[in-house]
Amino acid sequence: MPKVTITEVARRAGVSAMTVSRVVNNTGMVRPETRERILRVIAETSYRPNGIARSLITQKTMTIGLVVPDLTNPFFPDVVRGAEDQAFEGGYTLYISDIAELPAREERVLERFEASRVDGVIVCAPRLPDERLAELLSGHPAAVVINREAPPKVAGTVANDDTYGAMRAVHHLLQSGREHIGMLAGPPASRAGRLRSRGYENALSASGHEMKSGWLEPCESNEHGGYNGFKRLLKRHKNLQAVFGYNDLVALGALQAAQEMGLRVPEDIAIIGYDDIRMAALATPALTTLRVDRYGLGAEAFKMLLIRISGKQPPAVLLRPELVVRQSA
Amino acid sequence: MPKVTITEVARRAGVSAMTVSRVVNNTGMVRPETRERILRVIAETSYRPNGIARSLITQKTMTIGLVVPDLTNPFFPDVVRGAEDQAFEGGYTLYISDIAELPAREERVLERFEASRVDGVIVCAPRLPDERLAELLSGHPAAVVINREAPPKVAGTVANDDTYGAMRAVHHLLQSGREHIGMLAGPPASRAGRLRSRGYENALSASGHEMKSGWLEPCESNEHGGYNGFKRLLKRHKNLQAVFGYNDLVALGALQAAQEMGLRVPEDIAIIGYDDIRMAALATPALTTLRVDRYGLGAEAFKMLLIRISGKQPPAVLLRPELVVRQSA
DNA sequence: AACCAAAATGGTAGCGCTAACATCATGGAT
DNA sequence: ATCCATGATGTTAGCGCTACCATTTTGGTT
Repeated sequence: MPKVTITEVARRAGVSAMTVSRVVNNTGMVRPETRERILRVIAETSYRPNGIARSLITQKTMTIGLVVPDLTNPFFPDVVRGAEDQAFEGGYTLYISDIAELPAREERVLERFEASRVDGVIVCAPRLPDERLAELLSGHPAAVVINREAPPKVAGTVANDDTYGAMRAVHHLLQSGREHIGMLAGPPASRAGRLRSRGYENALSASGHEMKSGWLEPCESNEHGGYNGFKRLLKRHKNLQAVFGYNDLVALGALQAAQEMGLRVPEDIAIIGYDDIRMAALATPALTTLRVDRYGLGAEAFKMLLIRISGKQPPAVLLRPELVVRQSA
Repeated sequence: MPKVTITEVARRAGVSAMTVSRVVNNTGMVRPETRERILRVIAETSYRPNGIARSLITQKTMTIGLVVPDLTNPFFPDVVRGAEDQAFEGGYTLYISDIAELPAREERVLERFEASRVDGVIVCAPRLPDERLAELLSGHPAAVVINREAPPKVAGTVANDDTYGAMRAVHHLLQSGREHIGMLAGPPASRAGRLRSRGYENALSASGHEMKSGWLEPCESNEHGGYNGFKRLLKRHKNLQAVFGYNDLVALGALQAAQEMGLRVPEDIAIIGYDDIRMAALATPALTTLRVDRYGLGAEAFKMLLIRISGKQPPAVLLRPELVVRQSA
């Protein structure tokens, strides 16, 4: 059976479409008896207002597009959950798109969102180059990016405070008496890598340790990279007491290398990772690391989006990660 | 700046809106020069057809609603990916909703999808009671449920073949020479539990082992349940040689109990789980288990939905899980 | 040059709803 | 009885687009 329209409901209730509209949207005034009669007809016909038609005139769709690089990466479902909870509460529906790490798909998805006239978009860790990203975002009424910068006119930013996290890690190391601290800095091209390296340097210089070169070792962002990087670092500095890894995988690689070389962790070498992936807790010794507030990232991004939709431009939000102290440091 | 409309494009190109429409949708015939001129104007104005207005008249939104119980459960992102890949290819956009395991939210989401006039919905492992679910699904033009039955008029079904999987597990155990095989059957209310128990019974009776009572032990669906269930089972049957767990967590619990009691796995007791969660591969010994084709579940559900949208009612699809032989059996 | 099928374009209406205004009832104050 | 603020309802128009049909142009044929 075809869907019942507002006109049909109006006809059956013996009123005009406007009166039905007023009842459905709870706006304007309607005599209680009339309202009741209309509600009865609505129930009988199981009428559902056509959101499409409504959107056409109100110029609002109450939908938000959310782009995530990869839902099978356990980082992102938490972000989604944060956004989804906010959306649900605010009466918004989310178009979630998993682009499977493909920039081309990110592009297409953003275009489709535009055709769908979403009220705004949130892009999580965009994979597109700055320029193209800005271009695509500017087609939307409002936008927020997570863990990436964007021109303030085009999009707001919510990000993890990488610099703070790194400082926190290094402080912890210093407090436990280590002086000679190296960093496995990840790939030079990585934004997070740069920010975390900066935090590492800040923490050291703030506590009076002058930065000497050769303690910041670039590496691939996986276990292999950590494994090799650690060996290079140790070869260069026999007095190495602690290592801060670009991420948990790198730290785990370093851990493995240390153990193979007969070093005790944390007695001989302290190790700290970043991200708190599940494997971090499972390692032996369990990895001390920094936990990013993923849920908060999603929730804050959504809140900021609503503010931007209303025309304001709030400053960037930086969420501080939490140091999770386990056994490795 | 406000969005450019088709009328504005038409005006600038010196043609009627219809001609622009024909170019945009690639329908009907337009002289090459005219087409080019229009395309130029479209590019200049970065015109994006308003999908809302289009949907209102075509009565199609090219959107599909997808409901998942919990994206932070690693099972579901793979399902989503399967559906998303199909959707993307077919030009559809997905409304994905993570209901955080809340039936009330499932209800609300399904209603909102109806208001959005999605062309169809896929509900993954619905949390709603049969009757209410059927009611809500029947409001949609088409529907498919994953891992759950529904009236064929209301929704199609794509499911993992639990019975087959259980039979496969038990066969494997029998082939390796175990005769006295118990099952930790999970909660009695669980649909998967019942189907897997049936497969267990089928496999045993098919190979001439008569089913005696007391070998099918209900338990909670977590490690704790498996741990306690195993102890009860072993107390009752000293000759226990193998255990098939309702899911991996249960099997892992059993594994722990066995090891604590000094039993060697798999030498003294063979253990098989179900689901192949990440932890299964990480356990010592690594857990033999059944891997559900999660991606296939999502992909097949989407394909079936398209068929149902076209008015047909294809039979249910059962996807066979794969036995992943590791060390525990 | 007249003709005509096909190609190319335009006009009109309406999808289902609501913004904005117009109209009509109601009942207390005068 | 008259007035009018307020409450309650209806009318009109139009959001941006496309289905459907009407009209005009084009490039051969005769």
